[in-house]
Amino acid sequence: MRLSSQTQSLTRFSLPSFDMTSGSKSLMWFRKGLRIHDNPALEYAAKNSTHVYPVFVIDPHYMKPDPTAFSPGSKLAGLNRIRFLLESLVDLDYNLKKLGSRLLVLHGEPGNVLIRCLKEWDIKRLCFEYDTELYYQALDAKVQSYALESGIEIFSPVSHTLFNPAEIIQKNGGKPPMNCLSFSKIAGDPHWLSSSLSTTLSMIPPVGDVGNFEVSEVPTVKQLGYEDIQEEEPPIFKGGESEALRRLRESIKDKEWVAKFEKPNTDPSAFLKPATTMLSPYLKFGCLSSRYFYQCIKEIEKEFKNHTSPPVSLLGQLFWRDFFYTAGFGTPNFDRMRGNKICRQIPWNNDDELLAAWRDARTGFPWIDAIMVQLRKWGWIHHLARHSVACFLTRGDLFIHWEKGRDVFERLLVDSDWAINNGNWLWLSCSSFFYQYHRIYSPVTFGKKYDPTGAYIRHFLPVLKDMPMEYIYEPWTAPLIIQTKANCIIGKDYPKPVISHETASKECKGKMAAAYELNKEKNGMVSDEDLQNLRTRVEDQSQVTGSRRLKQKLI
DNA sequence: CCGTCAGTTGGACCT
DNA sequence: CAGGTCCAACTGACG
Repeated sequence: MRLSSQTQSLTRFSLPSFDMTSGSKSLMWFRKGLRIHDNPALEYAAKNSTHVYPVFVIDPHYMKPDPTAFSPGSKLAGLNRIRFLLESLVDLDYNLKKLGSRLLVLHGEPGNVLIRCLKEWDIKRLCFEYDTELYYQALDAKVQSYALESGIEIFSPVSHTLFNPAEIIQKNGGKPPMNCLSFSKIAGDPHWLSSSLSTTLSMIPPVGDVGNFEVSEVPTVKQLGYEDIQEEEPPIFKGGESEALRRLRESIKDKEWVAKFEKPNTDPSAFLKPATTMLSPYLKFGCLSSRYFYQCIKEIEKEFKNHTSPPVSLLGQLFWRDFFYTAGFGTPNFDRMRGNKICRQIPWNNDDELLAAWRDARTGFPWIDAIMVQLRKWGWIHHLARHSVACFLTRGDLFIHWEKGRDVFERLLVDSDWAINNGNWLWLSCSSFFYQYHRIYSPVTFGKKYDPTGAYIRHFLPVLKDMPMEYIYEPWTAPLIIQTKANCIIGKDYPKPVISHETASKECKGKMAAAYELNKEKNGMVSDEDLQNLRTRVEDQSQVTGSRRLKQKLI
């Protein structure tokens, strides 16, 4: 199958005519997009080249063990995700070998390594998937500038997302759409919808001479310097395209389930038979093409007259992904509060002990703690469980800066995705997109709504198995003997909640209302001094200034 | 007469 | 579910 010409027109660079006579070496640079199916960059590299060098560069900064981190892993990534990435690379190598090629694993700073490759291997054409993420924007600019001045052709198609974020922003008058509905209206149907995506490649030209480059196999976790960690249970995700496609087939087997899917009705506490597809880690690394996933769902929806639709349907989930990618691409300082125009400026607390309690699953709320236990164990939690713990941290009882919570997620989640993670933290901390700060999603509310039997909590904290319901949702009422038992088994202090919901709610309301005023006044851009003033003003409860409307209501 | 600005209103938004 | 916030569209005073 051929990709449509439209897909290829997505490249940001003009394509010089190709000289077949001199022999042509292409370099396929893998970063995300760790797959063979629907991989326009790889397909383009394979076309008319005499040799293709499929390269992945392992950045020690990302992969090297960091013993000072709060969980096993590197400075930037938890071990779960590192392992997932390595497995994905092994699978990619395997799939490339079936097509007569192989994966060349190199080590070092990716930009420098790439430029050395282009030079030493006399590469004429560089292919890689376009990436909207800040990190890759900077990295790619460096590599591209070398390639351009050396006359190397660059092919960099958008294939990680359904739509091209830049195009969406342009269609929307230069700004990313700020809600899901307007996003889908502007996006419309993806242009490749009716064309057939390339799902198979018959062969890839052989790898050329690698000279005196040190090319390695995909390293094991152990070779990277990680101790063999005794796992009670095997990791729940196995990385790689093969596993991704297997899971995709598995989860869309029940066609009615696909057609009737409604995200808000899925149960975050379902763990034996998960309530969602759990394909997010595969989409994150591009082991699974979101466009191929889209087409599969679309096919099934055709068979049902009244299937669900975005934003709650399964397709809707892919729209949310693109929505956040677009917002992240079009918003300067998207991953920070300061200097971020769409982010409400709030004088967050800076209590490292409270943050650590949340991060280490010892808040005293079993629902919250059970979720955090799972996050550390599996590296994955249900979307609604993410809501619970994010709302808890930023608004419920702790009121800690969303950037801190974001950092913990970014490290621990196998599917941690820069745009989606930051977008959701902005959302749930009421800093952007959504602003109903008064609606405190307390662990009590969430526990009751989503886990009426307490099964989820009991599964992850087995000590609670025989505990009466009220002790699960209100642990501070538990008799000392049960508390002690829980402490012994979990090995942590199981404290009383720090602040009652009522107090937290009031405090939250005061801060958010003050932040609203400040944001209006300063048009979203505030100085450190402004924040400091706001903080002192808010902390002095007697002088809390509510919003104008709030004041009017009081009068 | 018209353009500007400040203030009001009502509908849409909500993973 | 309900309701705080946002954003168009509107209103009206002013020069």
